[in-house]
Amino acid sequence: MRDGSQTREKIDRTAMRLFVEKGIAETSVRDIAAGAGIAEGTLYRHYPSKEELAWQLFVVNFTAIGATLNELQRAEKTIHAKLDAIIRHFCSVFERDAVTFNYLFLARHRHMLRLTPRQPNPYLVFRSVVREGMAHGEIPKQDLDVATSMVMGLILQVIDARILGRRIPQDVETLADTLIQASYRVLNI
Amino acid sequence: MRDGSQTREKIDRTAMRLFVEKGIAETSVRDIAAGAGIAEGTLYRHYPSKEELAWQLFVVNFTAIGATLNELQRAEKTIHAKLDAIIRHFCSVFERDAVTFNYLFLARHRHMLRLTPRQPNPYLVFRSVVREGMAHGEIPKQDLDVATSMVMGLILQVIDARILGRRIPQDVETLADTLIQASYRVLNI
DNA sequence: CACACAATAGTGAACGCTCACTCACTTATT
DNA sequence: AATAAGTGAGTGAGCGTTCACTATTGTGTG
Repeated sequence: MRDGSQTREKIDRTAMRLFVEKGIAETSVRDIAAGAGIAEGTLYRHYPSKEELAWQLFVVNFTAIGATLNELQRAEKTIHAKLDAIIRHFCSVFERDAVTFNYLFLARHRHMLRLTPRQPNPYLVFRSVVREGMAHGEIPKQDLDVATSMVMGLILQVIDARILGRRIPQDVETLADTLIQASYRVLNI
Repeated sequence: MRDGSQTREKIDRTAMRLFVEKGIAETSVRDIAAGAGIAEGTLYRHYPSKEELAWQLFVVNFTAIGATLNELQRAEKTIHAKLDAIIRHFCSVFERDAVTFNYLFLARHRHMLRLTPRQPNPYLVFRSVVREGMAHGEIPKQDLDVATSMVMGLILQVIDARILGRRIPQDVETLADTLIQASYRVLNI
């Protein structure tokens, strides 16, 4: 039998790029097929629907980042080191694969609620790091979800500003350091 | 001649609500007309197209908030007082009219680039407050857009968490205080 | 005060078009 | 020969928009 894995990858890459460029609803199956150099029907050999394609692109990449963040976090001992590691990884993912990052950012409201608590989830990794820090007395007691949201927010909004084309001139390394220091200050550590 | 202002308001409120609930592309003109209790054609007496309706809903509300923030900011002298005033207003707008806030949050990527620098803009108000603070030595020198993004991010993400249904238990007053203090710390003041 | 009028608001069936998706068929691989 | 991948014209549903028509209301005229 034939091997369709290359075709599938072409579909994934093209769809994600177009979804980011034009939006999910504004991208037609024809657009994706044309961009990937395949027939429309071929897409349906790999995904049962456009909606399922969008969902799979989200959940696979989102949980992959969540899983990596969790491993990185577990490998460190102090809250400082954990935060440092996961924020640095966040920045490097954005730099290495901006399209994927953009897509997760764009599709998050649409798909977030469909995630089960069991699936690895970047937000929950940050949350558990902050909770652990508070339990060990490394972070002053405060509302857990507010604190986590503030940290995630300051990171995401800077990345979003880059996406929107505002002048964020620094290279990723410097940016990561800035974001890490800012996170420490927000959490009061 | 007849007065269509009530109809227009019904269109605006219904469209904004449905856009937030289902997304812009996923909301049809039929949906809006049915929700507002009018005929489809009536919408076109008030807006030339669905796209223009979405744009007007964005630009009118976005610039209104921007203008108010700017007045509030100008009425204060210190950077602390300015930040306090605009963050507090941000929180109260969300509380008073969550649908509008949600819509602006949702539609921002789609419409942001169409705004001219002349139109009042919440982001630019925050930016000019931070810039002024750095010019007067109240805020340590740092990258302007990174600093502004971090402050906006920590605020928006907390509001976003509430939208997404995470447990953000506190009332708006307490929340505003927390966000203001966190902003001071991020900016190193 | 009655009446004609102009101007705008409101209507909803109809239109052309694009969409996601299907299916009978062909091609490639084991 | 069996199996899965790839094809693309075809389909019907749903979309945004139009337009000929009706309803309402303020204004000028006698």
